[in-house]
Amino acid sequence: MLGNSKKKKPNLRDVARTAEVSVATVSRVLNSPDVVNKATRDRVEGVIAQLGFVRSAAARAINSGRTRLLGALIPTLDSDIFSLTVNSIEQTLVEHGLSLIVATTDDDPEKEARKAQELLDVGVEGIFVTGVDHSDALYEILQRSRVPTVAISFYDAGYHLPTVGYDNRVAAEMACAHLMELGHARVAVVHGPLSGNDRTQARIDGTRAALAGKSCRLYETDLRVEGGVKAVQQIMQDTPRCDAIFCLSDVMAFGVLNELLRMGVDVPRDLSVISIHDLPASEYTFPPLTTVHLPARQMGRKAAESLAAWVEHDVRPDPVHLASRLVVRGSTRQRS
Amino acid sequence: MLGNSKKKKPNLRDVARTAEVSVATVSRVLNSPDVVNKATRDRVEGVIAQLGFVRSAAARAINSGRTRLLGALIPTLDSDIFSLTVNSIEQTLVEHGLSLIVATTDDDPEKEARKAQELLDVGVEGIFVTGVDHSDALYEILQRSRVPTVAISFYDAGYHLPTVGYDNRVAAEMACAHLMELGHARVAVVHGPLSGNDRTQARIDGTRAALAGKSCRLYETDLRVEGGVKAVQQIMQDTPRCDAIFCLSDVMAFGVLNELLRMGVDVPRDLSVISIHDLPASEYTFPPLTTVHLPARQMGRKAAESLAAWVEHDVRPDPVHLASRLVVRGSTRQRS
DNA sequence: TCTGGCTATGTAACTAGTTTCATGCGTCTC
DNA sequence: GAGACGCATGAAACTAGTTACATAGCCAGA
Repeated sequence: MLGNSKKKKPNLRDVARTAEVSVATVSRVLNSPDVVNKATRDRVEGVIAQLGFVRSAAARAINSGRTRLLGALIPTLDSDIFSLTVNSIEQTLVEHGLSLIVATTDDDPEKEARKAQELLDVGVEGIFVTGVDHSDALYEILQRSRVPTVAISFYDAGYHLPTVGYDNRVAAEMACAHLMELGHARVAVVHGPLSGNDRTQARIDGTRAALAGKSCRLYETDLRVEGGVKAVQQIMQDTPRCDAIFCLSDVMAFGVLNELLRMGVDVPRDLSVISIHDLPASEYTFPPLTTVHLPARQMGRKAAESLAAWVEHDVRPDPVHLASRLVVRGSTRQRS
Repeated sequence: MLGNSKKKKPNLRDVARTAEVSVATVSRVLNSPDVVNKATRDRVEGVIAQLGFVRSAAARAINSGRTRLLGALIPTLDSDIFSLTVNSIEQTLVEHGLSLIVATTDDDPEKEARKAQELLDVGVEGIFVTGVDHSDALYEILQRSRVPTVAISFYDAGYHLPTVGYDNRVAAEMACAHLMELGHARVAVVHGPLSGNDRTQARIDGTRAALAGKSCRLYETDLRVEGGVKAVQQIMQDTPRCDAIFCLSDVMAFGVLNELLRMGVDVPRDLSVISIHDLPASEYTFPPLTTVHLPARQMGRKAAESLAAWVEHDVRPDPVHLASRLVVRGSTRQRS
């Protein structure tokens, strides 16, 4: 039944012929019905319904020069880290009559460039990229196509593309400052893969600067809950006397918290745990997670508005800085 | 710099004129370079690079009759529930040279129908819908446009669209059977909103059938971690003597587990907790969550392959049933 | 009655590519 | 030396819409 008819789709000329009007009149019925005589309009609409005519998006696009499509190059949707932002981008774009194509890159610069080209091939009018560290191939593709592009998840006013995001370095510094206030001196830092991830790198830089002089050891793991679990196992083996674990993303902190619980380590009595992101679930961990809030949803909205304005009105947006803030909950405590 | 040039984009005719060849030759350079004389080809490619020519996706689409776009109508990307599947759909579609437009519906049938129309307006060749319960408006739009559509997250061989998913009812029954084996008799069932959510309804039906005769009380809450927290508070007030909590989705189970921990209720000694979904994090909760595994990633892959085949080769796919299976971990225990 | 203006509609050009068919020209074969 | 073939290329038709411009018909006002 559905979608199985063999004969080819009717076009606007077929409708015109059947309704015994010109193609212009059919087009008018579709686009400005009020200028068409009621009787004619009704007849044309009848034929449209009868033939099951659907106008070709491509043909409309070729005339308007608009596809109303934007593309997003996102590392992955496999965790809440980006899906919240994508969700918010999509919801905002709808308000502007724009649609969103998602393309995942797995933080692989080559894959990213390839997907960027694919996005352009299907005709996107604008692109969101994640972060500010990309392959030359990507920059070249963007340059050549002249497609409006904004970079998200990273604020850098000096970047050659408009950025909409937070200062990842400052976020890390805020977390570290909190740990130092509480008297922590031996911090294990759990972070995701560095390759192709400028957000992580910026956070590590901030951590290094803020923790200068203190004992601080880095543990690279997967940017997943499981990664946090594995990191804790490693930490307890290497640095049993550490007094705080700083996760560069909540996702890993979830694993850290649960693994510590399993091991019988009391958080925050024996060990403070702090993180960056503040995902919706972070308020409800045990104990509730102290973390630096990154406004992911708001970022999605702002980024979508910026790119929509650029695409629609040809105004290159200014970079947008979204403030992060420390949210103190139950997973950190004064060192005794 | 990027994306700011005022003068209009060069088209294929501009390239032809500058390179002193016909439009046909330029088109050949683009599509079948091997039939063009090397010298001519080089010259044309030089002009293309020099003018920064990018071919119009719309114009190509109008000729090929293909947009290579698919659309997905998804309740939300705000949690891992659907983002894993979407991620997997996108990754699979790339292998077929197709791109994915995401459209979120918030489980609102009207919004869903509206977004479906928008997807068709931008020219998608196929659509994924979530579940099998939709508005008449949606069915009418799909019928009229004759666009291939598959329904995911729900297996129903008798549905008028091909479904790719699991049997939600059976999944609930499996969880309940496990609880009964363990000797549980007073079960609190925590579920998300019913309106517009056939997956939840099917799970409740399965639960009712499997738990017939036992004491079983339903708690409707938000389909989020926070929802689980609130549900526990309600349960402890209403039914302090219940011996098991069955969450119809892991997301709520995360909140349930943490809130019980906070209250000092020992899981699984005092209370068993079981759920449905088996998200990546479920293996690492405290205690590890016993849950019915739903193969979300595999579903994404299968669904993408089915729809890709339909769109590319005009073969209507058969429904695909993905088996769910109980994964017993630490959150359930024999009633003593 | 003539002119002006309005409404409704049609003709044809236009968007930016792809593709079919035709042709010019050089080379190979008999 | 003539027909055959193949390569490289061009002219023009074609995809499916939108839209500028033209015009026919009608009514009102001078």
